[in-house]
Amino acid sequence: MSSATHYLADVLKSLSQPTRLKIVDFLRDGERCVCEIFPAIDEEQSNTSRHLTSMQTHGILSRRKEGVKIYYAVKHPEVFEIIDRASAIVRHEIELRSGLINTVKRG
Amino acid sequence: MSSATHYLADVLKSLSQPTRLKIVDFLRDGERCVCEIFPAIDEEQSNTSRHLTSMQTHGILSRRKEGVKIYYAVKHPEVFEIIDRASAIVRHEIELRSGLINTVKRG
DNA sequence: CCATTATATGATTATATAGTCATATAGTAA
DNA sequence: TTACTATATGACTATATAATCATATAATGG
Repeated sequence: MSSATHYLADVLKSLSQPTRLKIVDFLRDGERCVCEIFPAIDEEQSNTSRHLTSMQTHGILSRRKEGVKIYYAVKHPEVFEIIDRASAIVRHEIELRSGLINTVKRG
Repeated sequence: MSSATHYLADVLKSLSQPTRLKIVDFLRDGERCVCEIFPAIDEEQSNTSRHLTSMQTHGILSRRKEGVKIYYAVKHPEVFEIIDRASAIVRHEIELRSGLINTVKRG
């Protein structure tokens, strides 16, 4: 299998986990340090750090050191486009399924 | 954690695996039956069937029965937009990293 | 130097996932 | 009915992942 497909899968995998989605969503307004991120998303510091490190490794987040603090930011605007389009799919599916339920209810 | 975030993660997870990416890519031209899909992507019939079932369950693929054959198709155009944007991220990252290598090489 | 704060990581555990093989099911045709 | 083709699934294995706890590392202030 092509390694390009694997890289692509890795990028998408970075965005396909609830804790990581919460992080990315919290970073919509710009860069934040770890000490702001983990309380905001209500996850442990260590768990948050692991996800941040992993996303930075996969090229999703940038990382900037300032004194003792580490600031992370979403590196590519496409990240938000991807999440917005996936959200659209979720919305469409919810509509389709509720429509189906109503159809069944109406007999 | 909100269940919406979980649904979103599930949709993205459906697109974050090499075998599933190969399937979706093969379906760019429209619907195909399982018997066309698994030889095209060079995977076992049973493994292919599992991924197809899973993607259909998550609302990524539609499914149509015609006699003994089952035809699958990508259900939402956003799927391709997501993959194309993730591909753009991969391209940008490759450029950034090769640029970094060249900078280091040049000293 | 010492204490404090911010971040990362080793070790571990529980769970999820991908893939395989064998087999079941269902439609079709002879 | 029998044989054949297409698809799905049970049982299993190997691997990956997420989360937690404890601890290490690094920067800063006193």
